[in-house]
Formats: sequence, structure tokens, C-alpha cells
Amino acid sequence: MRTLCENVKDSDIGKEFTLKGWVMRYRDHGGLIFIDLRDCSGIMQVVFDENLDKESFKTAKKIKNEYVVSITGTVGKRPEGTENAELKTGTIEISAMRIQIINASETLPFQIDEEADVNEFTRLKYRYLDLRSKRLKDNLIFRSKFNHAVRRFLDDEGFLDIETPFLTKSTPEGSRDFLVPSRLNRGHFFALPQSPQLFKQILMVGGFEKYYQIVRCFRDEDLRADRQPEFTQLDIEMSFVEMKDIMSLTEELFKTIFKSLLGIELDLPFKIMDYDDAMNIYGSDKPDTRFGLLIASLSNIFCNSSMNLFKNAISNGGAIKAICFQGGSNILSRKDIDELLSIAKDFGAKGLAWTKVADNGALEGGISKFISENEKISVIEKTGAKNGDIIFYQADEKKTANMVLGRLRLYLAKKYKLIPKNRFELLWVVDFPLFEYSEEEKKTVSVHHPFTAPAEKDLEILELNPLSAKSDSYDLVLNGEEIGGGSIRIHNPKLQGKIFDILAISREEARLKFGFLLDALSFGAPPHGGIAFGIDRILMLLRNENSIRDVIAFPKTQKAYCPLSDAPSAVKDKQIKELGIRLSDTRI
RNA sequence: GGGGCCGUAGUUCAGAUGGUUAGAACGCCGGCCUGUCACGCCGGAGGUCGCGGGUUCGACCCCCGUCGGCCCCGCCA
Repeated sequence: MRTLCENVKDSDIGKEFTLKGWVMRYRDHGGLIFIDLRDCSGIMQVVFDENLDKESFKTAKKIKNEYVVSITGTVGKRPEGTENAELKTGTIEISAMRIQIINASETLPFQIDEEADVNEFTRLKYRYLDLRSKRLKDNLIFRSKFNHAVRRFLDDEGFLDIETPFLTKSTPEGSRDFLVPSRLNRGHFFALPQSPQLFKQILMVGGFEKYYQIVRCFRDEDLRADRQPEFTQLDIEMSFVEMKDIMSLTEELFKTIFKSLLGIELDLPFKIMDYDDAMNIYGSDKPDTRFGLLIASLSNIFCNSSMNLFKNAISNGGAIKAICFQGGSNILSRKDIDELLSIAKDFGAKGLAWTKVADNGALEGGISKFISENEKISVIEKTGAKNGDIIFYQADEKKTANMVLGRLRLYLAKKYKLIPKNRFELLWVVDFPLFEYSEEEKKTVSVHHPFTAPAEKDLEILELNPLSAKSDSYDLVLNGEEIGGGSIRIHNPKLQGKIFDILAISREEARLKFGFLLDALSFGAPPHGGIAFGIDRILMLLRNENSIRDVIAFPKTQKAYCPLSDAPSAVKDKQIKELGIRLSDTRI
């Protein structure tokens, strides 16, 4: 019978136990050997004494790191002064009487649980070793608890966990699909789902009023620290609901999770921000509200500016926007400002104007000599600038000015460490436009997806000026990361048709792509809506990690390669032939 | 598709302006050690300097290409 390390207590002193696990550390003192034994529950120190049992002592001499062993011995209190406060079991130890080496280990390619960052590629290649480290182990335990808490909450709320297909139909809208050739239907392909969007809506038509699923999604796009080709969503859909119902369900869900997993009491309801405000004040549709550096609009102040830069921007229909960096005039050297200029240019800025606020309250340096006294007073008021601050300006199309300052804001906050640690700011962003104009495709496209319901108040203007219509959709933002989003869906086939018209999607095209959904909606579809959350991102933020790879057991590199399994890899010609496909080049 | 940083021992790194034997720490191997817990001490082994070309009397170092890693832009409805 085997006992786990964490289950051996001070009160067990004198009792005999058998522990099984890995040798985490090995300290040979000649006539006395210590090992730190690790199992899934924790760590226990084991002592081998030459005088206690000659045979087991001899075996213990052969032990190396990460050997798997079985140890039988009695629990003893550690001699006074040798307790280890770092360990939960630091007041006791096992005096070994028998040891069996169950399995030896090769010398490790890297040391487990070291402070030094081992090359991530090596860690991924030997992922099973990295998984033995406390950090990754704790992350995956947390992930399991998170999923469990979500399921318990939604189950209690009457939701049903229903699985949807992985082999499904390619929908060229949205992200690039992973395709799966069909052997039985030559020349035809399945696609792995980007999300179960269409199926969950059909489940609503099928009468399951509350659905959820913790489900893998696939998108064949380039990777980032927060983007893997396969990732996990918490997918939710409900019938007979409005925005506020989905939002309050979400808030209760997060409140429950934060409380049970982190012991944090969230204030409800979450803050709500309009999309327009998010863009105008934070320069982003996923604002990080943990710090200031808010974007001010100065267009009104400078409409009669003596400076061509500002005057022209406004007469061309653009805007003057600014952020004020508190205390920046002392922190930033001229070189730093030049560097910021080059960074702003990388962001798409034409330049970066600036003024310092001197100790006497005057504007100094940069473009200050072009700013009149009256303009100065208004600038100070609008930006909230104080003596010792520095103000950065953008004169450009409003969208560009917001975007540049929004990114500059994040850059400054990171570089000068303005972001408070251990704080979670949850925020709804609502009132997204329903459509936007795609320069690339030269047509109107959906901001969310084509099944998103227009806001009721904008049904009228849908035909006259579709680009100004808002949608019944909502994004959930945590610390400047989009962690979820959803919408109320269109359940009326007539309205759906109108949307397709605006998107210039013909009836034939719509039938070809989403026919099965349109059919379903025509047979008495209930009003419905839902939301989906990026579980990997949420876990990354809650665990204070910089990449979702650290909360995924087996992630891929930025080239979408798995060093552990060597996937993707070439396949036999026979396999390709069977599928009725041919490779166009053999560069593999 | 593009930009930035990086690739030297098993691991993390150091190697001025090109110069003959490429170093350190940890790990590994051998020895000593009865209260350690990142044990300590003594000794030792270990390198195609990512790969391929080029320049040079001579390349870890310079040039070109290529492969790979990380971050970012584009992309991700």
C-alpha cells in the first residue's frame, strides 16, 4: 500500500509507510544519505543511515536524480535545528529501511525546476520533464480546477454540455480553416471548427435552451504568445435572452470562479464601456484600465492653430489627440523621446510632437513655441497635465491618431512599469459597429460575424447607413486582453437576408456556405444569443504567465511545430494517394 | 509576407579591434564526508561555436545564404 507525501503528518511519527515517487534531490554525506522524494502531492525527505540497514544503504548509493523509487521506512521527527520551513513536510522525515529502484533515469537534458530559463524549444521537446516542474504542474492543476468550477457552475444553472462535430464544413468567412481531406468523398474536405458557432445556434433551434461546452477550436493563422493553432473555448448559448442576461450570467460565473480559485471577491456588475469611448480614450477595443495615460481630444483647441501640422490635420477631417505622461519630463531624456518617435513611426505615425510642462507651468521644448497661451490653458485642462509632465501629440486621421497613442500608451506603461501587479480589471466593451469597410476586400464586412443581431434602435438606419449601425454584441476584457465575446444572434430569416444583402453575399452564396443554418432558422428559431471565452488566455492572466503555452500541456512553437511529437510531418505516398490528392511541390 | 532580438559544453552564459590551447557556473563521472536540504571538499571528462558557402595566411568573430527559437506588425469574422 502506497502513501502520498502530503498524507504523512507529524502525528504519524513512529508509523511505517511506503512512499513511491521521483528522486528530486540527492545529498550523499558518506555514512548518511538524504533524498527529497517527489510525488504528485508534494515532497518528503528520506534519510538512509548506514547503521540502520546495510542492504538498502548500498542500493541508495546507486540512486541518481529522477530515478523512480519505492521507499519503506518509519516517520521520524527531524532533529531540532534541522527542520525545513520551506517544505510542508519539513518537520518530519522518513528513515528508510527498504528501497527498491523501480526505474532508472538517463541524465536529464536540463535540470527540473531551475531558476535559469532553459531554452523553450528544449523544454518542449522534453515536455514531460518540464511538466514535472512545480510551475507547470501548478498551472495544469489550476486549469483542471478552473474547468471543474465552470462545469459545476453551469450545471447548477441548468446548462447542458453538448458536443459538436470536429469534422465539419469549411466556412471561408473568418480565419483560415484547417482542412481534412475526405477519403470516402474524393476531392471534398472537412474543416476543423474555428468555433462551434453554427452548431450551437442550431442546438437552440433544436430546443436546448441552455448549452455550454469546453471545446477545442482550430484556426490556421500565425501564432503569438496568446495564440495557438488549437485553443480552448468555453462556449455558451441561450434561448429567449437579451444582452443583459448573458452579461449577468457571465458576471456570476466569474464571481464564482474568482472566489473559489483565487479567493478574490469581484464587484458586480462589471464596468461597461462603449466601443467609441474605448477607441477614443484608450486607442484600443480591449482597453487596459489598470493605469492612466488616457487619450485626450484636442481638436477643438487647435482648429485655429498657427501650426500647419495641426491646422492641416483638422482641415483634412482629422483630429489632434494627446496623452500626458506623468513626471515624464524628468524621466525621459532627449534620446528616449527620439526612440519614442521611431516607435510611434513603427505604429504608423507620421511623427510624434511633444511638449514638456515646466516647473512654472509653461510648455517647453518640442512644439511649445507654436502653442498660444490660450491654447496652452486648454491643453493643460484637457490632458490634466501637471508640472513635470510631458505631453505627446498626434495629428492625423482620428483612427490612426487613436491607434498610435493607444499603442504608445501600452509601450510607456510596460517600459516604465506603470501597470499595478496582482490586479484584475474586468470590463465589458459594448456598442460595437455591426459592419466595417474592408479596404482589402473593398466591401462592407461584419465586425463580429454575419449572424450578429443589429441593435434594436439601429434597425431603421440599417438600410440608409449600415456602417453607422451598432450591434447587440459584447466583448469581455481582462487587463487589456480580450478574453471573451459574443452577441445576440439574428433569429429572423428576413433580417438575416437583409444583412447578407448589405454584405453583398448573394442568396446562392449564402445557401452554399450556411444553408443548413438558414434552413434551421426558418423553422421557428427562438431568439438566442451567447458568448465564448478563451480559456487559455484567462488562465494565462490568472496564473500571471506571459504566454498561453505555459497553461497548455502540449503547446506548439511559433511555427506551429510540436518538438515533442515532431508534428506536422511528411506522410507516406500511399496515404496521400488514398485521399485522392496530390502534392504540388515536393520541397518537404 | 515583413520588422526586431537570439543560436558557443548536457544546461545557462562569457568570449575587445579576426591570431594559434574556446572559458565559467550548474549538471555529469570518480573519490572523501553522519544532519543535509541549491550540502560541502578534492579530482576528471565533456565542444562540427546551428548548417552551407565566401573573404583572409588565418574566422566563434567579417560577408552572403539557409535552418531554428522568441517577441511584434500584417493575419486571427
